Amino acid sequence: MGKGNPSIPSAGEGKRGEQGYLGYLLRQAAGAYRLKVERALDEFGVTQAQFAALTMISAYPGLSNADLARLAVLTPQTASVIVGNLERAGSLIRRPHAVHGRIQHLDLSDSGRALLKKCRERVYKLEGELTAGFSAEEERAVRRWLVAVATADAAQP
Amino acid sequence: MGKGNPSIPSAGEGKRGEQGYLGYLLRQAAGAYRLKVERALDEFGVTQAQFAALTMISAYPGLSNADLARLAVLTPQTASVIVGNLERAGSLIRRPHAVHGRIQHLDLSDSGRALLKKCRERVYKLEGELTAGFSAEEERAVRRWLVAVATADAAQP
DNA sequence: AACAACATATAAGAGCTCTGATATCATGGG
DNA sequence: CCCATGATATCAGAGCTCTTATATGTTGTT
Repeated sequence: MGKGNPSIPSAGEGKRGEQGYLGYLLRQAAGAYRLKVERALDEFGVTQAQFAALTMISAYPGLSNADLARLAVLTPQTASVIVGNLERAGSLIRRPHAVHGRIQHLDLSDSGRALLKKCRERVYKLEGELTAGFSAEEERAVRRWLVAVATADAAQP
Repeated sequence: MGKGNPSIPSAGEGKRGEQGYLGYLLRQAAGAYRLKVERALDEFGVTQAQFAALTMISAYPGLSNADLARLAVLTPQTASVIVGNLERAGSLIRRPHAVHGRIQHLDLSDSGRALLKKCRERVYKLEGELTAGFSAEEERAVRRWLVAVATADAAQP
């Protein structure tokens, strides 16, 4: 069963193309774009998840780990791992809550802000390529669909 | 910065909604759907990646680990991990290639076929919910977009 | 026959993500 | 006042995914 076997389609062909399962296409697209982002950010050693976290902390300075998890649709444990790696890299700072003894505020460090700025330039280029060849109306449909999938209640019967 | 802070939007609101970055929305949607699938398959202990692998092996019996990686847009190493876990669970069988001394054919075991059948019923339900509230034309646009993102050359300048 | 080029498999190491469990802290009802 | 409830943080374990590196097998060229 080598690469020349005509019964195995390539990505975008046959069942793996526009006639395939939406869930499968979604999985493939997200994986491909994630890889593309991480290749673009490889020079800085920043992952897609880290870029998302940096963006969130930049937009909402002083949030907690639990806040970040809610924003990024992650579990607090996952967020904690990402925050730990970013802290180890010196990109963010943990500050204890003034009153609450458990909460820790998160803020970008100066180097974290500079890093985010550099990453943004590259990711924005990719973001722009994401809509090439699609009308405004089609893009609207895509956006509405993605939001609908992301907000569908997972605990539904 | 508790949950009541009005400056932090929920998923689907503000910048996290239809006006947000497409890459971010894609990441969110794929994560949410992956979780939904794995919750539906939790009873069987099957992950989304394993379901995809089982489906591929069922559709193209006798493929190799490298074939599977190409089909699923994964590295051979990643595919090898998934295959290893499925083999350990007894869902698939490795057969040595008749001629080529290195290649191993993959096939579902009887229990693997039965498992896939049960998983399919549940996942197909979710797949059906994925298009609720969207016209055929909109769905076409979404499919075309997902395929375009998945097949965009990652090595592009 | 020997070597180069390519394909396949696999191991190691890192990061992401989940579930489950544990500990700490805050708040409200008895 | 004390405790139940809920929020926060964190540890441990598992699976997925990548990169890098290594070993083995096949094929075509010289």
